[in-house]
Amino acid sequence: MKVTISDVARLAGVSTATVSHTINNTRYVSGDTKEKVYQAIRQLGYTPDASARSFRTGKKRTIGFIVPDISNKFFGTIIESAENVLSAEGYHLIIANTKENMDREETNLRLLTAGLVDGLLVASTMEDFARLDGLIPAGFPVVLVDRTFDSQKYSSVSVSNFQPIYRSVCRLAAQGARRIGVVGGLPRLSTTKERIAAYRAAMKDCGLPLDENLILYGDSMENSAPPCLDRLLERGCDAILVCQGLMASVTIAYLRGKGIQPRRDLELVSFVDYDTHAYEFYYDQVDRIVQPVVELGKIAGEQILLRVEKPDAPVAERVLTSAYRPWGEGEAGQE
Amino acid sequence: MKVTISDVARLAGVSTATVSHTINNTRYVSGDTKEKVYQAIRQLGYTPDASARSFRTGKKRTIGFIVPDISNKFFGTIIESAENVLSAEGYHLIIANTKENMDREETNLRLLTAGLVDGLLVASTMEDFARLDGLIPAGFPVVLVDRTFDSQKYSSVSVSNFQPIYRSVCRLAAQGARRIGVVGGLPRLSTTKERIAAYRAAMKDCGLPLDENLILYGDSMENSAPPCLDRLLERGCDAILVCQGLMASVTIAYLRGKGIQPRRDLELVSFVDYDTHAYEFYYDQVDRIVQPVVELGKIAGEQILLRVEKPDAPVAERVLTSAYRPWGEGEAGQE
DNA sequence: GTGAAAGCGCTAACAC
DNA sequence: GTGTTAGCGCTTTCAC
Repeated sequence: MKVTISDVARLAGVSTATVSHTINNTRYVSGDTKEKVYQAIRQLGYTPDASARSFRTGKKRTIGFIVPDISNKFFGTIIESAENVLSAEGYHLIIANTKENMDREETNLRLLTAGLVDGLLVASTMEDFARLDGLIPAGFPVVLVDRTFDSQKYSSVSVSNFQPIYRSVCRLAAQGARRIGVVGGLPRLSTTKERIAAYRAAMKDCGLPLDENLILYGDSMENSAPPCLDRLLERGCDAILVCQGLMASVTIAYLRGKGIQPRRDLELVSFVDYDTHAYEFYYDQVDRIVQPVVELGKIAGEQILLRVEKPDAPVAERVLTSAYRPWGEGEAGQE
Repeated sequence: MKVTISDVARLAGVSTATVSHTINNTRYVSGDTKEKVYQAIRQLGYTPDASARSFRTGKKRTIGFIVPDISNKFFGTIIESAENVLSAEGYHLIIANTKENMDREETNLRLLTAGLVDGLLVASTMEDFARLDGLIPAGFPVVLVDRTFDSQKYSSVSVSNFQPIYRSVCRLAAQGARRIGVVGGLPRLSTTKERIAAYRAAMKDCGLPLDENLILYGDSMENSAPPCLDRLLERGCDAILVCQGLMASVTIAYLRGKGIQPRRDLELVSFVDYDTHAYEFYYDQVDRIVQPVVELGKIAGEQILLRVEKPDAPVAERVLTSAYRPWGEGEAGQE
């Protein structure tokens, strides 16, 4: 039924060791013997069994990726980019979707670390680091992606949006905005915290009053922007900053639906998004903070491979920065 | 170092068989013994090794999904939905991204069928069925997703858009459109072929002249819509039908950037998209053909599980249908 | 109600 | 330059 390495060895008239070494280029085999082996392999249609192999060697050539939301293009792009570098090295990618649910993340961490993957990429939705950390076996290769924690225990790749958000708020203030509202994602995430902190700092530094009612949070998941926008409008904002990608993506359409146009009815709307083409056509209407998603995924892939192959390499914390694209600047002449 | 089943057996004072049976509920074990076993497991922090297990049993509890473009939300949502049903049954999902490249699909098919997964979900980018078929070992569980072939060899889940596209063209014609342009995805895909066929049939039946210059194809991948739209506008279209999701997604923004507004400058624009909230705010501007993506992924997951668990079950070809949402009808009162 | 032990397909000492 | 063989951790048959 199933063709095994012994079948090949028998037909080729050599030992299983020779077959194995031929396939894996793991010791010298004479051209003659090689030929016989390959011949037998072809004749029998032999394919080495991946699970026997990984059982034997302890290497799965598989990386797990725990994501909060696969259907979010932000993560879709990171996955794509990471998969690129992994597949180039012969690795596969297992996806687990937590839907921003900590219990689901816990289950997946348990499952994936139990001999299923060689290493783990985690865009965690956990509130505190201890819970995450407690679920990871000692020495297991992990790279935190996009969302980080204060501890420096694991390697991480993330994007800092502090400066662009700060600048954006300053620019809004300079243009006369007084009541700048802000919409963030899930409050527990490092990304959200940093963004809101940047907003607070800028408001303070620009001498604008800080009104807690103008700081609203969504769930980072579905398009929870509309209710937040409604409330900010009710509360008399003259400018709005939407600093979560998924929520930003419906904002223009939603405001349009209400007959509100950026830079006419509202001082300015500013976005944190990523390098998708979909918003490019709005470059003359909104400030955009463009996150380097592709780079994020690429580095995530590289880092986890590094940790898997050299577990003793020092922990690396990579922080990328977003591009700040105020409306009216750049891009116009391109296309 | 690593805790094995024998360590547990030894500590509990039983045989490995008993430990195994206790864990797997696979034969009667007395309450007393059970207790000792669980006690030992807890004490040692034992986790059964997944790869030893799958090597032994031949079951991996893993399904592969070959996708043309993970970063496309259409597939992201299908993946999410399939992953839901799979993880509920204790299965994992391995993702492979082909970027609409047939050679990459070939490589991935070889890799994944070599003992890595129990079954395969494939949204194929292959031109002809024979090439795909030749890469799949006899009896290997496969379900074709979204894109199908004439052969009935494998189970499949897809969406038919013939009727809604046909209706949409008729409606455009009835409203006075004469030169209706159409933008499709990759010409080799079953989905594209069906859509263009529906367009042709409707044009003919409505008595409109068929101008081959008004049928344009993109690459189903990135936002290749703008050049197609430009050409259709040059060629004097009074209505445009964009029938590929990714391409549809930039259309409104792109046209707006050019100062063109649906239903004012252009008779009508009609879309094939899916049930995302992002377009909902445009319901009063365009006809939409909404594909049941979540359902698609769900059925894909169910079908592959069925084939994996009952390989002899008859091949099933499920065809879902899209909802047709002409502008101005429905949805207005919701929200 | 439980144990002993064979063996899944492969890799990698070790031997010559 | 190649062969012999132990054994990875688990499940499962056969035995009692």
